[in-house]
Amino acid sequence: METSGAGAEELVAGLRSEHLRVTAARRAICAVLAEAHQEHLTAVAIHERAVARAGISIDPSTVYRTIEVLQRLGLLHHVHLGLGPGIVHLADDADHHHLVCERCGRTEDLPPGDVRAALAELAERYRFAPDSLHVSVIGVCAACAAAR
Amino acid sequence: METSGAGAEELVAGLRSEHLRVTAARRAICAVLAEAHQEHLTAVAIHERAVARAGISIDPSTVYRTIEVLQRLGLLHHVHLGLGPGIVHLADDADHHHLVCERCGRTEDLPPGDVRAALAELAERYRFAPDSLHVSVIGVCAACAAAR
DNA sequence: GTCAATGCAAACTTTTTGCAACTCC
DNA sequence: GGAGTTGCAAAAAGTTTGCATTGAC
Repeated sequence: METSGAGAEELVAGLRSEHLRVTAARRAICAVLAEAHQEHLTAVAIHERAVARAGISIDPSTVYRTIEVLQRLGLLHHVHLGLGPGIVHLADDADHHHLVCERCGRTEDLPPGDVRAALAELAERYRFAPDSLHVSVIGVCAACAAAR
Repeated sequence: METSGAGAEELVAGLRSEHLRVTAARRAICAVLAEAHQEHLTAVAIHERAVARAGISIDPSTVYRTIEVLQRLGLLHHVHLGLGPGIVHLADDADHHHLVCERCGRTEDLPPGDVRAALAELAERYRFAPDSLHVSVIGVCAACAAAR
């Protein structure tokens, strides 16, 4: 049922390739990320699922540290959409965009495609009023890319 | 030197039109917002400037409450770009987009225009690598619009 | 055995809330 | 005068950090 996108194995392999250690906590976190790769998981959600799944206790700080490591390896992204906690998803997710409600925080995925056309049709197609087209593109700036 | 966009008077008028009260704190906050309408101000920055400007003491919670009111009136937007504190800007800012660095949080404005073309050229023009085109469009969803 | 990773606890930042006092209309 | 606002204090939510211990390789 879990299909496209990186599997947990690829995330683990990423860790190994950097001579980082593969612990039970990291394995559980990678599994959760791999299964949920189209979802918008918060660190708290990852924590809950990882604990439930692995049947071991994992500290929240471990989740944050693992997210940080995986982000540094370029395997996932950690961004904030609208208000509320930051969310995480795998780097190799299909490109997609989000509609984020400023009021309730609800998010909806936009299929990839012609961004401009999608924006032009937003109001009608999704009955979503983009009060101002405030679009954030998350990536890595030149300075940070150079500092690697 | 401050030109386009809503002036403080328009924000104040917005409050009045809803029979909300215009207090010294709100006047100061509106003035700060009007002056800085192209900047990405955090609530803390607004607080500091408003206090400095008005020479009165304003509680941070008042700033948050005022931001909330102005957002409810549709006069400004409050979003989170990347990590860190949320930022605020006036609703009638010229449409613009942001490049947000996932690592350092630095943001750069993209001029309005053809979003699609801009995305395609990002890497070269801004030496910015959009690892995944993670675009968030902030607006109001149908459910919230109906619930007004 | 070594060094990375973890757990725990504490701190921190940003934001929200309860409530009595205040003040704008 | 009365409803909307404020300040203050406390709490909540999300995240980060220090440090001794544990565990992967």
